[in-house]
Amino acid sequence: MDKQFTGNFADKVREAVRQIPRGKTMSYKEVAYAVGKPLASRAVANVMANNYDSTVPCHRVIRSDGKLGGYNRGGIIKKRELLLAEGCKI
DNA sequence: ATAATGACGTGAT
DNA sequence: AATCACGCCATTA
Repeated sequence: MDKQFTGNFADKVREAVRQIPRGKTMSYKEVAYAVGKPLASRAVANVMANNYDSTVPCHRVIRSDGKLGGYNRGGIIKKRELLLAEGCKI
């Protein structure tokens, strides 16, 4: 395994994202707030970008502006499809 | 310790 | 509405 994000922060982020119920979405800012760092939206995004864990529905994390942001598992297109398939309004 | 990076956010233009 | 500039944060080199 490649080195994952070393740090407590990343773990918390992954854990929080893992709790996002199906059909729901959370903005990076919301996740950051959930882990206790409402201003760390940037860092959250970094964690997502380096996170390849299938148990973490990183596709449910989108921007606050309503944009999708990015996806490292097939591109934003795949991400949009997944969200739509879950019934998320984007 | 300093600089650079990036799936961000908000306010200004 | 779209774009630009600045701020914020954790991690890496």
